[in-house]
Amino acid sequence: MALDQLIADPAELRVQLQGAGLRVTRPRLAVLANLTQHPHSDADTVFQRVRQELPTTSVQAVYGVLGALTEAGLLRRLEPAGSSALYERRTGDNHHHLICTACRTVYDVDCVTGEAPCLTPLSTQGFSVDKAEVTFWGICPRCQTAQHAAHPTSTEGE
Amino acid sequence: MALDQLIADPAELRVQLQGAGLRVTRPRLAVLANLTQHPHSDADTVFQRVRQELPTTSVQAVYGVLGALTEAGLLRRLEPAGSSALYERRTGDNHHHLICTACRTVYDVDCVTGEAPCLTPLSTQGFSVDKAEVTFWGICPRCQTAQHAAHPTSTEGE
DNA sequence: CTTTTTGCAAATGATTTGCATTAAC
DNA sequence: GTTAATGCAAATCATTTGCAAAAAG
Repeated sequence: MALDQLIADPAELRVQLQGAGLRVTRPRLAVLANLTQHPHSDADTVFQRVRQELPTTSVQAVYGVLGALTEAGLLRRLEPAGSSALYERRTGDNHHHLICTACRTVYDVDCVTGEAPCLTPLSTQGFSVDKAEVTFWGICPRCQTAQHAAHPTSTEGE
Repeated sequence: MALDQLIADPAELRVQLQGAGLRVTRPRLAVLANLTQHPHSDADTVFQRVRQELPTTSVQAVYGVLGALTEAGLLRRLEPAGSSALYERRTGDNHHHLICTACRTVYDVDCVTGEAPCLTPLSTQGFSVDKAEVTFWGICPRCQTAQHAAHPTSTEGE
């Protein structure tokens, strides 16, 4: 699932939207296609990019689209401490994140075991746990070499 | 360390502040004492409580105190998705959190193993990882029984 | 007496809301 | 033709910043 989702083919995106019971609109297609190429983008960055192909799109519309798609399960929203929310298309595969404290680049990390061990805390204290969020913070290779910490908006996966 | 920190004795708090190279002020003592009794409080809640014993304290002062103490390592700031930042006095023991999606209550969970396995993701991808944040989301016992969700603040779907 | 903190006001940034208009189905 | 989405403007919320006054060492 993690892989098929990453297809940016309009027809496929259309199917995904309809499958989620959502109407197919240009902004939604644009946002999905955009996040396929640039995962871990924040709302404003998505907006800046979407407006290039759809100049009439508003920021609020982008927020609306991101919210609707996240609620529908087509997007995953991550809210790393100290940043605005980021969105990605990989959902439902329990993967985690590795964020560079210097340049803020976000990398995906697969869960430590194939299963979802992260879902089971030591003591559940009577909770019914249904989701785990794991974020690793550190310094990425590039920032380790060059200590010129900047804030490039680039995002990389794997 | 996790335990000595939880002492609310003014003399002890004074020592901790001085040990961190910080001046001892009434607002700082009040904030520390407050978080001892009410861990996982947000800035405004701390402010509301502190103003009761120190009515002249401003919100900004509380933000300042929380920021300074966090930077000094006397407090830990957590920023759960969809909420404002929360603060607690337990620091440096790599414990994690279990948050009820219904009532937003935060519980502490000790790390799965005694060590800090959470600090080692599957592939480090060249990062030097120095911190891990693990948050479990679920429904607490009380909310499971009574389905009277106090704060229906759902953020993510899946 | 010097430096750090506080208090107050105003600013910022991310995100949401209300409502008329427009596009999907 | 209905209903759901969008565009636009204004509002909200958490948090930060600038500067003068007060408190700590």
